[in-house]
Amino acid sequence: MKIATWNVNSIRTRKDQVWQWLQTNEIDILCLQETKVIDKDFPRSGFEELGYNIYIYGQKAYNGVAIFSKTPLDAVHFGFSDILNTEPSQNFDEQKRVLTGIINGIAIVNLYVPNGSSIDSDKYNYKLNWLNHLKDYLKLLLTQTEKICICGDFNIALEDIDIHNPKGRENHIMASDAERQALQSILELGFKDGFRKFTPEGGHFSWWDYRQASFRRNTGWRIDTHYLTLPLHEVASSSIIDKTPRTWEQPSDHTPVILTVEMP
DNA sequence: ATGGCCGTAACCTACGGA
Repeated sequence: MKIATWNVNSIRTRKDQVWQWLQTNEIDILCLQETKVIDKDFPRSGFEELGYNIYIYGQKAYNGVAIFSKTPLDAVHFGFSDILNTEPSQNFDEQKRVLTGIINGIAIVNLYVPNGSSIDSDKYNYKLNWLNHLKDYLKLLLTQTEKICICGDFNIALEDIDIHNPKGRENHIMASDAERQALQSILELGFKDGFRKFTPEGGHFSWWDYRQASFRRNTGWRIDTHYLTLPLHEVASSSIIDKTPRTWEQPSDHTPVILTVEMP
């Protein structure tokens, strides 16, 4: 089973590229982030013709997540509060960033983690609080299944080798200590990076800034990936970053990451 | 150098992104 994640930076602008990519890659489950569209305007039709069941959780202009699945999902949970009933300090579901699908006893958690803007901003604190809430959500999910794949745009480069140039990273959004610790604390629930099972060295990135010819110079960051509980990590057989869509005209600033797991 | 580039909303500019 191939599970892909792709921050498309607007599904309406990128729909032809996503369609083209799905034509040439046999993807069972595609998790999209930053769809940037309300549900009634989501461009479903071409993808349904490819045989996908479409699950969407969007809002106007910002954020938005979606899951395409060749096999219908057994259950879908929209946002944190759909299953996490504890009262959060703030309503984290105002921003549409979490969509979970259950298939064959596996929970696929599609995430668009807040960017955080800069480390001295209110958005940075929101990001840290959001990650803390995500940890509670995953703790609950772990009581329901031992097979969880969390994937998406984490907006955090966990290690220095995930950044083209880690100099000054302590004060940089996506690489500060508090963000890394918040994510590390989540991973300590029992998750391992699928991509790192096969590729231990640095220099592999999933996002390149639109400015400064970053893609041509390969000055990127690896912030999109899959984190797997051990029963899934053990059966993962490959993970690759497909840079091809980033070479196309008018691309997303992110490129897709594919994880393959061998199902019994 | 607090920007560059891109998408959205909505209106010729602001915002959010990373």
